[in-house]
Amino acid sequence: MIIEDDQSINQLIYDALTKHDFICTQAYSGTEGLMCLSVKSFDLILLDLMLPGMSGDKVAEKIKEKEDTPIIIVSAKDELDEKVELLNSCADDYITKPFQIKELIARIQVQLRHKSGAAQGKLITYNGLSINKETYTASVDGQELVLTRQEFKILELLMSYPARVFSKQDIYEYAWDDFYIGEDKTINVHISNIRKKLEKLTDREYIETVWGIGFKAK
Amino acid sequence: MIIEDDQSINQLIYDALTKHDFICTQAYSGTEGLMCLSVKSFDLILLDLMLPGMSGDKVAEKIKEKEDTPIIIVSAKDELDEKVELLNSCADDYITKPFQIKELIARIQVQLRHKSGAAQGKLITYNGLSINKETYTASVDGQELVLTRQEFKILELLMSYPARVFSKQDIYEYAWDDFYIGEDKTINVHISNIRKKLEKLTDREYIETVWGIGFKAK
DNA sequence: AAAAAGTGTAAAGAAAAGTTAAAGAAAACG
DNA sequence: CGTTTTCTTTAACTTTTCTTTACACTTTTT
Repeated sequence: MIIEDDQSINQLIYDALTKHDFICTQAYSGTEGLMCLSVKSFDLILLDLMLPGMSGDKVAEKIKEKEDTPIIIVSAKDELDEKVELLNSCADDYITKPFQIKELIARIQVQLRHKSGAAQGKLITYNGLSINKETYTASVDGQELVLTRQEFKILELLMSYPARVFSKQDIYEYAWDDFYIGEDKTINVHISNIRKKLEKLTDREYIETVWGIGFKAK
Repeated sequence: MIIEDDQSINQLIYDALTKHDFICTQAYSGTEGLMCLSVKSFDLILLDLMLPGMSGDKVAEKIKEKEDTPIIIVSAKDELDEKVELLNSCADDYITKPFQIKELIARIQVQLRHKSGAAQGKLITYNGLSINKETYTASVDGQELVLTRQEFKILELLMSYPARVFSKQDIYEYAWDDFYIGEDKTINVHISNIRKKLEKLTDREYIETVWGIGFKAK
């Protein structure tokens, strides 16, 4: 999420990041940003310090009260003092205007890496694929991914520990909430169906087969 | 709700109105204002024309699409042309900066009187469908929606967290205040009846089935 | 290199879940 | 206490989802 009151700067950042496959939400004030945050989670927040209404530092504080989303402060050079103080409390990094998009993306990626693996709340996001346990919806790169209940549960399990391998038994017992009784192609079929649905929306492969063991998200 | 991007003006209006016992919400952009509106309803909206992001007239249009909340345009003198046009479509009144607080309050009270019956607080509104927990009445696009108690409670639950999926168990335990004992078509029948009633008043679908999981408001 | 074990997927049939009208039961009303 | 309204149950039907099957394919083991 980009929180920046200057419309043209906001749009500039939005365009640049979108071009690099980030999915962004634009907010034009601190309170708007906080409201967005109450509706859904974000992987990272870019926060301008000079905002109408609630000031940037107050916003950062509020955000961190709620959830530990990485915050990168975007500020003008002359706000340095305030910045330093913020870094010691709420913010995770800062960048001064004007900046190179390259640098911004690098800093974003550092923060995202930090945060990965920390499955939080009702929203699991991994590699552009996100799953919302509250609304039972899923999406890839912003496009809606329609899943049936079993498909959803399987993907939910795999995504909650990416790279970890789950046996068919693990999967069965999680998604069916029942004992697993040996050989059964059911899971293979569901995996296949999930892959087919994902294929239509992205080139990236999300489910990997681990021969003789099971499956994992990647 | 005060929609005004200039912080000091927003605060000025806020302070003045608060002092006169109005309860105000501050928004600093059109999109923020619209977001507030999707969460709750307001008795009246003060709308600045010059806004970052979405322009004031566009905002007014969007508001009126949703519900008939009185809008008073707050603008600079030189935006007169646009203002006149707005008055013919979306806005209910206008006032030019700089203005006397006295005048503003007078205009507000005119609009509120127009709109009187302003039941506040226990009102949930979402997408033109509103539910009043105090009077146990509901309406769609201004038309009355007559509901029985169970229907009301079900809709109330779904509407209080739009997009969130509620299982039959959730619904049963909320609306019946009792334990849910497995398979039961009762809820389906009520959902069906609610839909049938809504159908008569609107084309829009408000209750969505999430196969195998439950239902949600959309 | 052949055999065995494991996986992928289309298609068909089975099962589960949902919708709705209508009738009977229960509750509320006057 | 009868009438009216609301709620629940039933049942026929529709839709969606799940499982099975069959066969092709891949990897591992012998």
